[in-house]
Amino acid sequence: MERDAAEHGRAEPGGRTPPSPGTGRLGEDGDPVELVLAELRRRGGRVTSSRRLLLRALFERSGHRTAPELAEDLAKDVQAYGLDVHMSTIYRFLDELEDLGVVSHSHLGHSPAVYDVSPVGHFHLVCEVCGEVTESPDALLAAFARSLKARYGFSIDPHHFAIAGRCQNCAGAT
Amino acid sequence: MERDAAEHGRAEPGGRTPPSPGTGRLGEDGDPVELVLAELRRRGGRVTSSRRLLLRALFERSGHRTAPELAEDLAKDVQAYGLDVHMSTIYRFLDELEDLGVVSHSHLGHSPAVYDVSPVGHFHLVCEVCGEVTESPDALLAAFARSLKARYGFSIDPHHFAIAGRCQNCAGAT
DNA sequence: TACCTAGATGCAACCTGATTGCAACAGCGA
DNA sequence: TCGCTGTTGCAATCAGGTTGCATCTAGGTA
Repeated sequence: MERDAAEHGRAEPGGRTPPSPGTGRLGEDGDPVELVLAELRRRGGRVTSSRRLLLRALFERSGHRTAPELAEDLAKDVQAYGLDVHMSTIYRFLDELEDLGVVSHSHLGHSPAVYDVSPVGHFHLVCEVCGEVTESPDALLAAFARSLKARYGFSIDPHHFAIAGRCQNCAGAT
Repeated sequence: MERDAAEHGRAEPGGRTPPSPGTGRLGEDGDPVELVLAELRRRGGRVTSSRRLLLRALFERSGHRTAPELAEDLAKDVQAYGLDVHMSTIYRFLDELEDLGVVSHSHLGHSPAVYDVSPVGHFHLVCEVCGEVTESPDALLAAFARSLKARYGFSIDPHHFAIAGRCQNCAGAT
């Protein structure tokens, strides 16, 4: 692979301090982005501006996004700072963040996996028709989970896979 | 696309009556394969030996199989009769069978969609660790379904997507 | 039985999501 | 400032699945 190193320069050549996202000026004590970065660093990882931007995008915009959507989303932010974050980088970083427990992915139907800041305490209902995603508290699931546990010893993990069906609108329309 | 028509000859050149599967000799009154074929014919479809073999494989071997697995499975049967069924043919036929309501596919976790003769009255529990699939009667789900319906107007379809979690062994091993 | 036509098929190309190997680059501790 | 090593971009690759098209054939009709 003879890639020309010449056009390799994507990340900040000299001074790596983009307008705002890199400086941590959001860095109030509890800024989750900085906390995660600190944890990463503690584990011997590096803090790069791509990573900071990725994290910020994850924390600041809520919602479930597929990796490609995330990539597109980020591309906007990121290009505003003259960066470009490659798909493989995103997958690799998301992977790492999952290890850290910061984000998790779930499968909402036929579409590719979606990533979100770790959703605890709720699971997803996804409409097979319109794709609408509803979040529902785990409590609603408790009895069902218990009966599966009792009968089969099966412990359900409602977060990783969504419950499919039809939302009110689409069920009505049928 | 200039494909040479010369090497096109895959299907039974002259006599297309393979040793046994094509003849419908299993054709007791209620043979589901023949019933489905009849329904296909009634709808203006054609009955080919590939289709007969595909159907027979679906009905005779139970279990959930992905399309590639199904293809591989069939390849054995089918090649025994000097046929060769192409992947795209399988997908197209399975699609048609789903329209007919004869088979349905479901998503058991990360693996590709699996196809099976329409499973009514039960849904699937799939272990994220070992991949084991457990079938559970719909009745177990009724209360949970009702509460989702009441709260969100959401009608769950437990057949299309499996419930993920950990089976007894794997949950214990953790 | 021959003919005709619409439906089925094989094939190759293509798409999308995801992963991997590798060399260049850059964060960060010394 | 330097060097080690983790991170990145890129291209190649893979797998599941779909599509367009020319060709073939089931099965109805004359």
